[in-house]
Amino acid sequence: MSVTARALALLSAFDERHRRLTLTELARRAGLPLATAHRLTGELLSWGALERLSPGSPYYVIGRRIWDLGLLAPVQSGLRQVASPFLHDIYAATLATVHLAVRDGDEVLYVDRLSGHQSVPVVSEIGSRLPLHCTGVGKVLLAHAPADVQRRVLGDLRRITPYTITQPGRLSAQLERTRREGYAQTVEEMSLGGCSVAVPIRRPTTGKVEVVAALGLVVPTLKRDKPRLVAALQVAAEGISRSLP
Amino acid sequence: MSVTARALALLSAFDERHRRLTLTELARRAGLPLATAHRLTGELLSWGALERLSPGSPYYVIGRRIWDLGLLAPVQSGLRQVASPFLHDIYAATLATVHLAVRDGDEVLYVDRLSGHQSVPVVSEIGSRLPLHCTGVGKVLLAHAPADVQRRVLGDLRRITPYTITQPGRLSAQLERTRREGYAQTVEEMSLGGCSVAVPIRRPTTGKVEVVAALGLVVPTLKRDKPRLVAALQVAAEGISRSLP
DNA sequence: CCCCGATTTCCGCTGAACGGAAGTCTCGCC
DNA sequence: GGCGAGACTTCCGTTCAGCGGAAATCGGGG
Repeated sequence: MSVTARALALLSAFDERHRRLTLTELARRAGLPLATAHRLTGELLSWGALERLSPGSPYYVIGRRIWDLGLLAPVQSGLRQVASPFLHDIYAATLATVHLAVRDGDEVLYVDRLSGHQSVPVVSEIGSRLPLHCTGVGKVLLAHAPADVQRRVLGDLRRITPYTITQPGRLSAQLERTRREGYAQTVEEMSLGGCSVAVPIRRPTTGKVEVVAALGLVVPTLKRDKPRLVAALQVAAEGISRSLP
Repeated sequence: MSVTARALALLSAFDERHRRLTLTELARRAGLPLATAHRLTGELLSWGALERLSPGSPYYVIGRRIWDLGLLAPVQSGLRQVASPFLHDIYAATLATVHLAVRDGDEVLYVDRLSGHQSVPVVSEIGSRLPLHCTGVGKVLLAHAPADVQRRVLGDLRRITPYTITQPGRLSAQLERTRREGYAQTVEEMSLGGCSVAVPIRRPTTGKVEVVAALGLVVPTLKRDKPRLVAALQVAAEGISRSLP
């Protein structure tokens, strides 16, 4: 194992459930001897990749320097920045939870999320990953994913709620419909009491148009005004597409 | 220079003006021999700290893994997440550009920013740093900063616009007023055509109350409804304070 | 005061990282 | 299509930076 790999192993020890770690935990989770972890931690600390939770605290946390760097990642700097004003406009118009997501392998990666106090509580956080088959944005991304991704995902439809679609044939038909009609929807397939609609964001590259992201929103029920919501999303998606770098 | 430091030097080569770099640029900016840079980028690549802009492209960019990690930083995961719904509520009520910022050394670090299409264009981006003496949130943070920070900043008041305050005495008086009245304002001191108000976000820690962040908004003019804007900010700041972890 | 677990420092051995140099790829230009 | 310049990748012998066991230090609870 190379030095860099060790340093990266230390950083990997942090996750959503472990945002603060002591030296000992850090060493154990990274699989490194204490003395080694201590030395490496020192270097990361002096560079700002790690910080102490507060001065003198025994807890290490991810540092601002890493946060800074992360903001330069293309997933964030291009798409998210362009989309941001559109998301806010949608939010102001609907007060629903608004999601911006991309596909990362066989999962949905949430790139941005807006929600105020009136919104339905949802599980997604910025940076979290969820299955492709049971969320609005997931279905949109899946419908436009390469064949091998679709094959893998259709072959492993985990049930999340009683309404999650677990029959490949049924989901497959929905994906077809999503492509035809230009939007996807879910009804309590990810969490009870939450319904969603979502539309694709396309980027006209040379030669072909590809779907680079999905834009969706979560509401308590779709009964009332699905057409209005879909229309709002499509206007925004269109605007985002035109502003993409 | 240690190995870790070299790897980190490579990552530091990226900044807002250089979001994509070729191997050669990367090596030059990090001050490393080409062969060394090549080996290290290989490791960073395989771990996901770096990615190629698109498969086969000669450009390196910051990877998703770093973005993921950055989201675990306390600046983001604690403060920002709690504040987010409040910011959206303010935005929905005012349609102004809303800022959430902390002090990072002798600068303001913008942690979150909302702006829609109706908002005044502003220079700040999420993750960007600006001087403490000429922005609304900056003045709030400066007013509650340790004496040595105040001394350094008051000793180096760079002029940004014709309205920037560059006399230490005048700024000092404003800081005093900010502490007394509970809010700060600027009038075209950072950019022409932009005025701002801002309030502190306090955290009641054991023993003393400390100012951990500032909440502000930017509007074309303060004439009309400053009291209303300040009130809206104060309600939100109060709410955020109470929800802080 | 003493104990125990966590953290920090020390230091001699060693193998992983270093980087010059040589080989390969990829353009653009003639 | 051949040639040259620049960018990228691979190789490999040397060496020194990192390794980690062990010992010292810290700190809080009994």
